[in-house]
Amino acid sequence: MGATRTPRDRWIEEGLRALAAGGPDAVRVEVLAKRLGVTKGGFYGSFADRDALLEAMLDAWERESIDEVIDRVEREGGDPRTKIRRAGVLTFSSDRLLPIDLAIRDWARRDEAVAERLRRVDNRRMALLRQMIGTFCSDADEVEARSLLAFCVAIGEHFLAADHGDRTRAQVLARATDLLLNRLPSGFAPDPD
Amino acid sequence: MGATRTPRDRWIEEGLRALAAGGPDAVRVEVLAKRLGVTKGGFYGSFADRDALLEAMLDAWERESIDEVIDRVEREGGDPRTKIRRAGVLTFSSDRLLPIDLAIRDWARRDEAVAERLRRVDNRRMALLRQMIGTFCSDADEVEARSLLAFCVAIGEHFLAADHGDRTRAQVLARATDLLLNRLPSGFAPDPD
DNA sequence: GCCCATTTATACGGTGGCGTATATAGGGGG
DNA sequence: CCCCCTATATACGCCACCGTATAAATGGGC
Repeated sequence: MGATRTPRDRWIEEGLRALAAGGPDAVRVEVLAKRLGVTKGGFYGSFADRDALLEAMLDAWERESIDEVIDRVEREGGDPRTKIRRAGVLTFSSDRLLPIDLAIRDWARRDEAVAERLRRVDNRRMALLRQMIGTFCSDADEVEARSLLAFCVAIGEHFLAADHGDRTRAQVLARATDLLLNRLPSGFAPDPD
Repeated sequence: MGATRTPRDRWIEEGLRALAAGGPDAVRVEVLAKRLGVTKGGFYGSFADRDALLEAMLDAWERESIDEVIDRVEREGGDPRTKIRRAGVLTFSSDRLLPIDLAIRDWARRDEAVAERLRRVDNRRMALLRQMIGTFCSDADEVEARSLLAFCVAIGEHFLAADHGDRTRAQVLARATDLLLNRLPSGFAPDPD
């Protein structure tokens, strides 16, 4: 029997690349085929239709972005703040996962099924953040607030186009992270009350 | 001479609605025409092609989202923190502007010309944030960091799917804002969203 | 080296969208 | 009241894409 020259995974991988680069609308069967150097003939042997590919892409992303990152962070251990940073690095600095993540976030705003998956992933990540921040902050409300802030920065950063004068984005981010993870309520003028 | 039954503005308005709901790929001439109750016949009297419409939409958005909001905030005056919050409310709570803003942010990741426009808008907003936060925080680096945090939350919030257990998103946001802008006098209401 | 199942190429019909060309209609100026 | 000018309707050719049907090729098992 002829070996699968273009197995499911290749399509999924190329699909995720297209998703990252152009959003879900850019995931076109014939375009992926051309990039893989084949025609779409074999595609419908692995997938019922285009939607089945999109589902499979989301499955793959969900698995990769939850299990892989969280497992690895837990396994490598270290200081809580270090763990947060490492989790951030693993999911948001990877040239591979980051653009996919961002594309899926936008997609989720228009597709409830995608939003549901994103919720699962984000809840796992928030749990990690809570746990880490909880080790050096006692007020539960504040832990939640700081976790949200940290998460929003990790994501929002990439949706912001503003400049920072002389400073680089990285410098400002370093300072912001410092505020969130160390001494937020310091360095401001006291309130008149 | 026959009056323009469907002037440029109607197309732009409907285009922005489609952009907000489905991203730039959802801005289809024939779809807009159907929604306006006409055919695409008249479209090419007002626009050279679909791209011209997209440009005009971005022009309209840029004008509306910079001038209108900032002018209004400056004009109404008030406490610095109040100003920040009002600016946030005006740009990010409007059912009209918010979804357009989010769609454009995602679009900007793939289109340099769009990114350039977004940069102009975001820089104006960051300037406002800096100015406001600068009135109660002396360290320039920290002003920048807090401004970035505030901006990232305002945007990132809408790209996050995580839950917060018993708390509502609005509650957590209220606490986060409180951390960022120093403790506000008790009794301030959380953002309506 | 020859089957034969399975993968892939090719060809097709259908749909939806763009932009153009031409016909129609409908309101202001005379 | 009737032009005439302009906006719109209609019809067209074109292309990209989906999903199917069928033919070709390719590689494992014997």
